[in-house]
Amino acid sequence: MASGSFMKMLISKVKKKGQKRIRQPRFAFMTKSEVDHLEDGYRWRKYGQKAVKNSPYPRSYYRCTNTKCIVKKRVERSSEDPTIVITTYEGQHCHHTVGFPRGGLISHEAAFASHLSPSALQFYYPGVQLPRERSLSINDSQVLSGEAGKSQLLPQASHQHPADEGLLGDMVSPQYYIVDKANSTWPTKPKTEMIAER
DNA sequence: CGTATTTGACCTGCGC
DNA sequence: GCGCAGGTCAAATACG
Repeated sequence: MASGSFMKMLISKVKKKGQKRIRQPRFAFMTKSEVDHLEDGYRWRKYGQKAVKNSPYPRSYYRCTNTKCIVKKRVERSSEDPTIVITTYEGQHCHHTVGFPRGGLISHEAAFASHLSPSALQFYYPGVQLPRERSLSINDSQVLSGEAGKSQLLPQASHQHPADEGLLGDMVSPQYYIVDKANSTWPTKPKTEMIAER
């Protein structure tokens, strides 16, 4: 009988009942990389993939494998430049990285999260220790602030002010970064761009 | 055998 | 109210 989907619907409705959608703070990184799945010290489980309207490339949805951790991550390839991968983190890790490598071989995402705001690193990557040279290699002047950096790198970022992001903006405003990851190592000339999201 | 990925169906929010 | 697009679920499948 066709009760399978019906039960699914019921369960889903019950689950959602009375729940308010809490929007998590988000960080989006534009990373120049050949591979979609970038190592960032955490283990991710893929839970979905969807084709998106403005891009011929599918968007992948990942979730942290740690059951206590509700962090989600979206990975999509730029339609403009297929070598650019847009990674969007949502939520905060409540645990340390899995097998965090000594010597500071950590992800570019975490590194950028650190330099964009000192508190942001603690916020998003509680267990991460940044190699000093790397965080220092990027000048604050290259990090565009929310008001100054209203860039038009992404079409959807040019309109729609974050009116309803007040709650988030209180903690961390959504941001985009571009990481120029040339030869699987850090760029000698870090190119950092932030664009307002939504 | 346990864990991760794939994939289609389903749900929700939003714009028209 | 309807349709579209984005996001999530979960069974099936693949892989180590």
